[in-house]
Amino acid sequence: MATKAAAPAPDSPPPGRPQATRRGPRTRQELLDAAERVVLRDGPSASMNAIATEAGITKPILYRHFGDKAGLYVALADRHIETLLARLQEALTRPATRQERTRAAIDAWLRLVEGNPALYRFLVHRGQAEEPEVRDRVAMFQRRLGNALAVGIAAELDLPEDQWPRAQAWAHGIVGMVQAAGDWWLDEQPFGREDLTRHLADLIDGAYTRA
Amino acid sequence: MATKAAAPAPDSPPPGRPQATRRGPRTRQELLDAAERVVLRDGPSASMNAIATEAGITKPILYRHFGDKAGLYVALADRHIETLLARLQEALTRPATRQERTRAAIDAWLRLVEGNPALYRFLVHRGQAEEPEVRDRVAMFQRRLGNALAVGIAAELDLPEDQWPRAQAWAHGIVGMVQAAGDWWLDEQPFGREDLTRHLADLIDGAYTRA
DNA sequence: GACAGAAGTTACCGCCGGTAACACACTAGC
DNA sequence: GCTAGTGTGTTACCGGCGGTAACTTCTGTC
Repeated sequence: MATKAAAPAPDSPPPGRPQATRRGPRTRQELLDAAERVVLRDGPSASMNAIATEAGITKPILYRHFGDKAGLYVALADRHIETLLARLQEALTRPATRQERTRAAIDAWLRLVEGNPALYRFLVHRGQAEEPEVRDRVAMFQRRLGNALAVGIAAELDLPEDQWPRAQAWAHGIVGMVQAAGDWWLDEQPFGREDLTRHLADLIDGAYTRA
Repeated sequence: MATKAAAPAPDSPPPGRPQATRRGPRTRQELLDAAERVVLRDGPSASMNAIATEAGITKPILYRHFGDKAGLYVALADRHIETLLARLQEALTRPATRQERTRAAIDAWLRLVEGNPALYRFLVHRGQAEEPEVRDRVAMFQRRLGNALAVGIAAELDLPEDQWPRAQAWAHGIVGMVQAAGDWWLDEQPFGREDLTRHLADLIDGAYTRA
């Protein structure tokens, strides 16, 4: 009974949450918007106090809404991760040639990198501090992405089941490849996005061709 | 005069440091050993107090030796990064076939991943909290690695100068690829290290072959 | 109008990174 | 032998963090 309001709704809001929009002066969405503003401005080390101030409230409300800092960050990440994953899925299953699918998926990723670097760094990169919950969430996102890509590769190459581990290794490697190349490119910007897309697609196509 | 002993030796110890071993009861090396023990046990969120206790001393001594937490972590990382980088350089310039060099470099990396996962995570992965100094150091390590690999690729393929950006994109991508695949493999362990080495080398060789 | 309950506040806790100020050893010079 | 100086170590503190308890509105309902 000591922690009466400790576990009110750490993750139930997304599914149900009918009363949040009732007469509440501040919607969960508004809080997330404010949090995103601060995190994108101050980096992932933004304090809960700063976020609360930006939202025009005080700390305990944030904690009532999101449980703890990790909960807030996870909610923040989830808003974008799902849409990004959907966009990548669409690119990967688009009815087109294999090369075009590859290029479309890489381009979708790089568009996020280029369009909102701060958001990209928050979502994908290290930077979520040591919060293990958030780390796991981001790792899970990359893992899901890799697994989806592995299925696509196995289908693409018509691999027999005993070759699936190879497809998985490739898939998770390719995810990391695009990410790392995007990081480097974001810093150096030695050429346009289209060029990087083409270079990376070339690399992957080479592997496909030889497989 | 307020901070009389604030800037005694934040980074001068590595080069000179003749008096540290004079009659000092505790060597810088011993402190780093203790710090490494704690970090590898508790993760990168280990507190300075815990490290000091492990070393049998108290906090201010740590701060006199390393300046701040980032300085300690950088010193900790540097001990291993240089040797790892040298090992990779050796594999990349070894007199052998291109395939063998590729495999040797990947294998050197994966041996570290397999042999000491905690150290690997500390060195390469996210996890150094938000300390930007340490983040930069690790990023710089990967960047150096990618640049060295880019030179190797350009030489390997005899690329004209106007094609160097492509080699760079590939190099930084490949570094991320091996790292991400290694992460995934470390968690799932669906097959032996040699298999992963072979799969990744195949992917890269395919690109080479088609280039 | 009394009441349930959500929204919001102040004020606190323990811990963290980091620092100031002081105490002890040891060696050097007279 | 005594003092001065320097490096090693300590205790005790600071501001700020994440997180919580306890209290105060404010709002709508019967």
